Amino acid sequence: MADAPRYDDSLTIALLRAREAVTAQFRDHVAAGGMTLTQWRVIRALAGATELDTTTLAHRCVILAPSLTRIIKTLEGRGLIEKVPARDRRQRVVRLTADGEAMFTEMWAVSKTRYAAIEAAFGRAEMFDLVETLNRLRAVLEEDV
Amino acid sequence: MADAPRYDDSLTIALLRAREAVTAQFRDHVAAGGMTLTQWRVIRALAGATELDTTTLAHRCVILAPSLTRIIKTLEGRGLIEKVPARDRRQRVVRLTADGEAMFTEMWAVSKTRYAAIEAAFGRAEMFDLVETLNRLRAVLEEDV
DNA sequence: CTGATTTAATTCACATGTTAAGTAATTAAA
DNA sequence: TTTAATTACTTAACATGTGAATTAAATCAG
Repeated sequence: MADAPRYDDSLTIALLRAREAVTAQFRDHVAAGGMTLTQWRVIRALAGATELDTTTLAHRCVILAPSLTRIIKTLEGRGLIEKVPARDRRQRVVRLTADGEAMFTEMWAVSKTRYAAIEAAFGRAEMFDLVETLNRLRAVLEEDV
Repeated sequence: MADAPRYDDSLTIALLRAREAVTAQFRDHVAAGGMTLTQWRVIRALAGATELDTTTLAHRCVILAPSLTRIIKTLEGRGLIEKVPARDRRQRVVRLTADGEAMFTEMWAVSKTRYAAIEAAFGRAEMFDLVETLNRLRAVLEEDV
């Protein structure tokens, strides 16, 4: 206990707080669109691809399969995404509907400005470096340790 | 959409993935102790202080009040923490029981080695810098933007 | 001192995280 | 080709995240 790092300095807490601070920059306007941040990640991932299966989507959005099952149900119910028949019938493949595309376009305009504001406040190069460092940390941890 | 950064490069996703990778290093042994990572944060915060009220605890552990209410109930039920009478009777002040201290000591021994392994794999200086950078990002975002 | 305000927790309702178990479709093996 | 193993999801059960409403206690204004 004596050799515990100051709690506020721990990597896990720092990551948690930083993420909280960043997501806070987007939460309000995403909520204003009647969406959660998690749902928004799905919409955004689909906007960059014509269609995606659940496994790929789960990986890109960092959402576990059971959560994604529920989210897809919700978004489909709202008419923002739709199923696409897949060759492999075990898979669930989805894409944005026209409404979903419209929703993305509208929300992305705002998200972009928030993102730009963060870059401006923190520094473009610093932010780039941070993302690189985070990805390197992840790569290291997923390799060995 | 055309000017969206590659999804994998976004700061929010990088933070999410990095945190996932780091917590994965601790999840198993914390689960082996019959505890969740969130509950472990509470135990750990209490181990560094004689006693704490809910508000302070929530802030240090980055847990929202409703979640902490439930967690305190759970940990108290397991005999790991106990209530302490407070001057201000609106507050709920808690501390570790002897069992809680024992649990912390035992688990911390393992956590320490995991933490050391991460430091060794990623680099001590790099890790220190990363924590500093994350805290700076948070400070910037909480100030203006 | 009394009523209005503020503060600290709790409760509620719903979304998501997390693990384990279950189901249907595909692939591999005999 | 029929069975066994794998794969892709889904469902279930419980813990936590999240915002809004509620309750109780302390503080403040008059």
